[in-house]
Amino acid sequence: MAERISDAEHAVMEVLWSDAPLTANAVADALEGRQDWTLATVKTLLSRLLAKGALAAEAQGRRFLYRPIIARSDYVTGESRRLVDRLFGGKLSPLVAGLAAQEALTAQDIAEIEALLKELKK
Amino acid sequence: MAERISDAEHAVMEVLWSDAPLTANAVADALEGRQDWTLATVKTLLSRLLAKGALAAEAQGRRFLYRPIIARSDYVTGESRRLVDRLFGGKLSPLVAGLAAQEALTAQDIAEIEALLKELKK
DNA sequence: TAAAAACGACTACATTTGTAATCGTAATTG
DNA sequence: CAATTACGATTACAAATGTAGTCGTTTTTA
Repeated sequence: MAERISDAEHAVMEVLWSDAPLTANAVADALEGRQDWTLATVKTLLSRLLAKGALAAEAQGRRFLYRPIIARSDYVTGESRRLVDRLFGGKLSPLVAGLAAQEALTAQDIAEIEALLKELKK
Repeated sequence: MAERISDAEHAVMEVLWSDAPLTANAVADALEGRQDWTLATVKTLLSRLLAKGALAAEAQGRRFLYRPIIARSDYVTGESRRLVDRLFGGKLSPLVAGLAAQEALTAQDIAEIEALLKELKK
């Protein structure tokens, strides 16, 4: 398993992570605005996610209710690891340094991360 | 511009970021072991990167010397931003938290990041 | 100098991805 | 009940990607 989830598929997963189970129509509605996809497109993505084992579908009459099988935290952790491994030799500090250099860190971010690290140390 | 660089292409970029300019052959040699690609494959990737404007090639007699046009730091920053935006709503702390929860942070990582943050606070 | 090796350019081809349309059928509605 | 609508399944198709092979030349090398 561990089939890769594409960007478009990921948008669908986000909808279902925030609310599930949902019908294909409900997913399409939830995407309205963000992604300008036809219902057909959303259905294709749902099928592919189903085939990849990222979703489960339970029949409700003639239609399906889709729900995530993989947890968002697992996905997110996997993607994070992937990036950190690929670009920073597995070390997180250069990532923080890089984003910091780019001024992507607000004072609050810094405070939050510091608090987090303090927690971790004990 | 800002054409996306694929995974395979990225491996080629890494070689050139660590040593450039190089001929196609030298790049293939440098990849030996890590990626099991034929010379032909490496050449295809070099051409695509050239077409994407990620590399420049300067003729040296009948062959070319390839060198990166985009800086690794820019690439890395872009990819980091992309991930953080896509998965964490642009906030870095949840990424740190996620990797921490996964025990991907050593005591040294923590110390390093703390030092970094202290620096940032100026 | 003739054969072989080395190059870049071009071509190839299967898979994945983005983005849908169509088909067969079941449910709704007029 | 007949026409329309709503569904999932199947099919479509271009672009990107992974992975190479071939062609036309130019260098080497024997």
